[in-house]
Amino acid sequence: MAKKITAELKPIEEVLTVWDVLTPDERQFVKNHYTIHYFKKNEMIHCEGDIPTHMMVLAAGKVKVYKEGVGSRTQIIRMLKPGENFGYRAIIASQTYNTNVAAFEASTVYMLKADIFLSILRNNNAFCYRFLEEIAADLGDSDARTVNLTQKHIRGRLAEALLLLSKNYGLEEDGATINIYLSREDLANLSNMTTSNAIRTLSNFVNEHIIAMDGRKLKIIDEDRLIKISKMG
Amino acid sequence: MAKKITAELKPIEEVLTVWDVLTPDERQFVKNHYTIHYFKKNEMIHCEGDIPTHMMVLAAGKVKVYKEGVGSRTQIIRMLKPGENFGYRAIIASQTYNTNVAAFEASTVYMLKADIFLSILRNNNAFCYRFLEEIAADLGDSDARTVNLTQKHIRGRLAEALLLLSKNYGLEEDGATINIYLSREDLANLSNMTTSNAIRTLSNFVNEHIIAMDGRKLKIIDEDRLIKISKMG
DNA sequence: CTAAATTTGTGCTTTAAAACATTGTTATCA
DNA sequence: TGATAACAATGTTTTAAAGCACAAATTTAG
Repeated sequence: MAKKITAELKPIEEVLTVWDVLTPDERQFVKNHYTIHYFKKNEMIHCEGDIPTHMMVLAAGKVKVYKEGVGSRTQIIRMLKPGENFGYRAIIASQTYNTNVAAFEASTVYMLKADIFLSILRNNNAFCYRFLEEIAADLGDSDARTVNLTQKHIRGRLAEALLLLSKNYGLEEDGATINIYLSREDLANLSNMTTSNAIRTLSNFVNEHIIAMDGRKLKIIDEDRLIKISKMG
Repeated sequence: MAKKITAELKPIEEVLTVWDVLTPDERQFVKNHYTIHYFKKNEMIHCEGDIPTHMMVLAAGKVKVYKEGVGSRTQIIRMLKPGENFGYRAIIASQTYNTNVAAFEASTVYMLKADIFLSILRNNNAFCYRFLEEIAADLGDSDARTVNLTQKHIRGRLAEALLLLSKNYGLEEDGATINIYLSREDLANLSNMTTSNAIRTLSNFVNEHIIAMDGRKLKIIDEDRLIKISKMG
């Protein structure tokens, strides 16, 4: 299949969801200062512990936000799709990054230097409020996720992860295949389980006709069942 | 010992940490509209699913923020001390509350109607930014907590909870006793374990001379040990 | 195009933590 | 005051999930 060409890349005014609240001056300011960065598959975008330098927007591709825990076990915290902002939490909280971000697939990122980002945040109230809204929603998600990951059983966690993926990245033309291809390991890291258990549980789901698999291609056959499993474990 | 008297209650200008960024007009506005509410021990302040009506500030006492998960198992998400704001995330995210909040001990809460809170947020950039900072820090904590609760073993989780409590509520005059008295159940709900296991693990810590117990009174004897246990589980 | 490396799939074993059961202890209150 | 309930402590059993080992399949690299 043909690789996507650069020409398809959306310009910053279409990618940046907060563009509409910027003043004409600010728009020009952003346009003059943002930079474009390309990341290859599996390349790191930033590391836990690094000092944050840029507010970032995913322009194209898919990236994972994750933490390394005990014994370098990985927990995927969030997965981003184009148009989503990241890397700004640490800037605002005056902290170092508390997560790693890496590209799942070849990705393009627009970056805006921290001081420029901060100067707009401090001058444009609507801009600031938008980020407040965004992070307020993220905090709700994070707390919900904590409880899901700690209390649900393996099947429930995996079911939830599959639903989350399909909600976040959507389905392919067939209306069933989840529009992201993850390794079993990533799926495990998303659902807080070992790779073996992710594989095993996926197989069980296939046997129960809840999903269908073809390599990394995952099809949701019986969404209701999946929802039910994710609700009670 | 004598109960604290109402006269000791700090006025809103001392409790509200964002007071300094308010304009004289806004200060008057807040003073004219905030209300004071008293909650008894164990009384609910708000419930998961409720529509948020007020931004709240804990003026006195201690409260827990928690979620009911699978099979009504409880997970304490956060514990607040005087001066901390709560109940505003749902307002900003235009959602219902996604947590329950209840008083650990007799507590006093200052409340500001949502529309008033929002009108200040939308007009005072510094005010808005302060909340952005606050919630950015909370999100970092929440993600860190997710990993701790999912990856650490029982001893590590309990050690972490004890350290968190002592950091949050401080120590009594003896320089060792944690300045909050929790039931074993609350301690378990904070550390994602069953009550039995919280009790068992506390006993083990006592036997290993890491802590000392006298009923609900918990003394940290060997903080270094506790830190080490919390780090590796 | 083969060889090495990674990823996937399965069965078996071990273990951490939950579930259960029981008893002692401390508040609560009619 | 004794009755009742809530809380704390501990031992025993069960179970979910991790850990391990190894084979098969797929990718990647030389």
